[in-house]
Amino acid sequence: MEIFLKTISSINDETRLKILHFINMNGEVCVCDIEHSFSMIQSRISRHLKILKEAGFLKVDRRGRWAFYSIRDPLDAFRQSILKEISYLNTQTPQLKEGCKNG
Amino acid sequence: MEIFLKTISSINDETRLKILHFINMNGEVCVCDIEHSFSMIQSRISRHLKILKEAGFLKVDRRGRWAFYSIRDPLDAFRQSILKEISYLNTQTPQLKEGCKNG
DNA sequence: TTAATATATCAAGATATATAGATATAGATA
DNA sequence: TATCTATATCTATATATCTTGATATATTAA
Repeated sequence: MEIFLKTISSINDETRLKILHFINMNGEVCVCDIEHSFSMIQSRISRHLKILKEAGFLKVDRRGRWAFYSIRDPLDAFRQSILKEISYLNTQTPQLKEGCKNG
Repeated sequence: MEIFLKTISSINDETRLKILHFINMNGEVCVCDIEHSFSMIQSRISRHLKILKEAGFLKVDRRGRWAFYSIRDPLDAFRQSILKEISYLNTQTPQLKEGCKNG
C-alpha cells in the first residue's frame, strides 16, 4: 500500500509527469540539462527527480560531478503502463538543451 | 493531461483505494452500506465517491432514495490495470454491512 | 403535509505538498 | 589549497487536499 501510494503520488504532479516523459523521450540526461530545458531552478528539478527515483521510475548514475538520470530498467508492468499512458497525453515537452558549462 | 491527473489524484488517497477495492469486490453497493462497513461519516464517503466517479472509475444508479455505486463498465485498459494493481495490495477490506434502515 | 431516511454539498480547521531561495556537499581544476 | 561547477537538502511560505460537523435536497411513508 505504502509503495503503491508513493508511486501514485509521484505522478500526481504535472511537472513530474513532464520530467518523466522528457527522460523517457531523451534517454539519459543530467540534472542541469533538465534544469535548462525546463527553465526551472535547480532545487525544484532535483527534488522532483528524487521523488520519481524513490517511486521506482528512475535510476541515477553518478559520473564525475554529474548525476545522470534515466528510466529504471527493468521496469515492472504497472509502471510501464503508466509511462505508456503518459506518452499518449498531448503534453508538449521542451527541446533538450545542454545546460552544463562543461560538456 | 487534466483527465489523467484527475484519474491519478483520485487514487492518491488510502481511503479511496479501499473504497474502490471494496466496490470491486462487492459489486453494486449503496452509500450507507459503505458508510457502515467502513465506520466513516456519510459526508466523507459521499465526497470520496464523487471523486472516484468523476475520475471515471465508478458509475451511479439512483433508485428510490438510494444511490448505488459500482465499477464503470466498460472500463478502459489503464483504469483496469489500476484496479488490478490495487487488488494485489494486501489491504484489508471491511466486511459488507448492510447499513440502511429500510432494505 | 409532516417526518424520517438517504445522499450531496458547504464551511472551517488540520494536514500535506510545491515552490523559491539559501545553504551544504562533493568532484574538478587552477 | 582555493575556487568553480553540479547536485542535494533545508526552511519558510503558498497552495491544495482531507476531515468533520452543519445544512440542503430528494424520496418515501405516515
